[in-house]
Amino acid sequence: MESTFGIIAEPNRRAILSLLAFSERSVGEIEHQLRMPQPSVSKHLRVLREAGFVEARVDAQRRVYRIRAEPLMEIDAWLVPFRRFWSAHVDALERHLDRVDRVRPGKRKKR
Amino acid sequence: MESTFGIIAEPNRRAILSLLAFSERSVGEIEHQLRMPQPSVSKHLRVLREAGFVEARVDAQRRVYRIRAEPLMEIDAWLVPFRRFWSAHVDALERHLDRVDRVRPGKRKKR
DNA sequence: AAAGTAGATTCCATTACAGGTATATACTTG
DNA sequence: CAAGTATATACCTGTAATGGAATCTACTTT
Repeated sequence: MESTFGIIAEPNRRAILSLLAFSERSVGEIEHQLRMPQPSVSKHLRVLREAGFVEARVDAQRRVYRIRAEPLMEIDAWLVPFRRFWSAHVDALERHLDRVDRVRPGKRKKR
Repeated sequence: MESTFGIIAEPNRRAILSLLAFSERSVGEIEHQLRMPQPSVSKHLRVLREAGFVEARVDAQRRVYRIRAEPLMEIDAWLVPFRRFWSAHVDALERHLDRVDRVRPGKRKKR
């Protein structure tokens, strides 16, 4: 059930990936930089590893994790058919990000 | 909670979006083309709408849904830092830098 | 106005998943 | 070998999200 897209639905996992995008890191480094409990880091890394987003290199007692491209490419590929909706006007993202940062104004979901 | 990324974790929702990438469609059209129960389609469309992925145009008793670009752009933007892992101009040097270019406070000694 | 059509909403049951805590494993150093 | 460090795993629990079925609302046609 955990598809490629399901994996990156989790904010802490995205944070880990974004951190690893800069450079590879050990579990402890991730733990400190993201300030999350070690078991949590290990569990997320396991999920990411089993889904192919990262791979680990063993260095004594530590494991150094790094990005693997393939699953991210899959997401990128899924996005392709949608690019035509914005390749024209790039600045709409800023407007969108502004909107979601505010507390959502009710879109008449309740009455 | 349901972030932009959480929304597209659901396979049926991705199917709906991919369908709408071709052209706008009514609920009934989505229902038949994807062969899913109508309440399910409506519920997913609601989630997509509230997250800004789609918007609806009213046409008598039917509602015609179409793609909105912004949330998809947000995903595309998140992917940017990872592109270097697979784009053509990534060469051996860049991969090498991934390993060594960290200048961190070294709190451990070398082996 | 009654019947028909399109879509939305509610309720319910199930399940999957993330967080927390405790513990286990593996390697290293004194 | 004992102690310490780094990471992984197991267990438990609460929550949130999904699917199904029934029902409701709105618009249209005759």
